[in-house]
Amino acid sequence: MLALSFIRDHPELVREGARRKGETAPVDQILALDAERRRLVGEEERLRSEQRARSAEIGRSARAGAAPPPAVTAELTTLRGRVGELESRRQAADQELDRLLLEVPNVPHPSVPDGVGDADNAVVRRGGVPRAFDFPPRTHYDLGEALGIFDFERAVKIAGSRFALLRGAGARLERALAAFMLDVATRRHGYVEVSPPYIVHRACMVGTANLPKFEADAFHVAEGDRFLIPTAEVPVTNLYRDEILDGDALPIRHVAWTPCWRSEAGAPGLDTRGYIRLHQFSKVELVAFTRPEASLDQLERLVEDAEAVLQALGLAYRVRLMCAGDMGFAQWKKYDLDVWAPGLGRFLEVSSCSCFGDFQARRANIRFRPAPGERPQFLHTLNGSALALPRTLDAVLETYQAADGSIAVPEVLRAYLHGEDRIA
RNA sequence: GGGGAGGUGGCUGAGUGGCCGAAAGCGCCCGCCUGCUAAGCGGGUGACGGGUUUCAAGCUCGUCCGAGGGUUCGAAUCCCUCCCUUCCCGCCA
Repeated sequence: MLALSFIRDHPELVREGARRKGETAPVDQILALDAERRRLVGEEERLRSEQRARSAEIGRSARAGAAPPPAVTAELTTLRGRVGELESRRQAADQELDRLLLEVPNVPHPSVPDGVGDADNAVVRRGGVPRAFDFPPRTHYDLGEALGIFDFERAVKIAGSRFALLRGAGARLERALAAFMLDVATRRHGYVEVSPPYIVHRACMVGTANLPKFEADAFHVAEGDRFLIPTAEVPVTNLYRDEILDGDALPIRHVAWTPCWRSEAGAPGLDTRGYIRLHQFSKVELVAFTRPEASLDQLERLVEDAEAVLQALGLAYRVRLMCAGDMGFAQWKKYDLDVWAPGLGRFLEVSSCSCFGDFQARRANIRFRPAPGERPQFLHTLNGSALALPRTLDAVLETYQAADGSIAVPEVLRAYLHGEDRIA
């Protein structure tokens, strides 16, 4: 969320930021409620101060052996009632203010271009060269079903639509991809691997801003009011919730390979064919915690770290800077990485790398102490996929297919497959 | 699942109704001392919010001792509910 003081001091920036994202922010309501709250706080505290002082007076005379005069205690009882009444009004205002603050979207960074949708996103660079085929390339689902490495029908029998099942070499290939991605992140780029819980408290979902606005996108576990994670971003960002970290410890960079669950409530009819958009998929996720002044540089680095995987796999891709209108609620600045899928003949989004500024840190209360003795302040959070497994697998299948429908295993994955170099 | 113990500041930990935002120690900061480092000596050091202030500092008021409620003129302290940690027993991959 944004700081109340920021909204108070720059209401126009907040309105403008929301407008650029195509959203609305209840700025006027917040300002009015804030004024009301401060009035109540002042009055409450004045009475409370009086109450404390006079009670202390009784305490002092009690130590001297005097009984409290009934008239005074009666008066203080009345005072307690008035304080209580003001307190509950103030609490109601606090609660409503918190609720409204959670609904204010992050303001896009000035370097984020204007725009309303996909067409306005700017391609900042391309990597790799799309492979030239001397035969019509097939889709991953055609290839995969023929090879017996996808079993969509049985997955639907087990769990319903938008679930998939990998078999044999398909399951092994995905595991090899994940292991390779984890090694790139940990050994080459220095991320610390974590294996977090896949079910989290509501507070974690609020911390990363998946709630309260987007509850319909999540799978809710009734037991204990918890949620299946939609991305490792949620448990990993919340690792340091309610903590004050040592400034010397920053940046902290983690990587996690986890399953992700999404209801895909807003996408009926989209990508229903193939191994593209599922209720459950796995993803290798990078998460970083930085000092405020370092976060935008860290974002560039995060993107490069994700690109490194695509480069090593020999896949063609592009990097796009998302326009304001295509950004999420919580993001300050965001890049997408899209891999070229020659069978489908289109790009597939395999990574989304975002910097949140202190938006998540404020919600999750993650702070750091810049130097010993200094006041704690909110740090900046970032995350990005490196990469989503299903679509990366799709791109590998489609890119490395042979005319006979077999798949060449990319060089870098062979060590993870005990030398297997072809899926046939 | 059954029974016991416990949750206090960055950390350890004292505190059973007012003199407690909280002893002591550690850590950290400033100064002194020392050829440097360490040791030693002295002082300081929680978070959040309101007011004051051009900003900051400062001053001032309030809240916070796991969370929420209650009793009381007054609660870290007494009562209730919940959450969590830990130990023993049971069950279990």
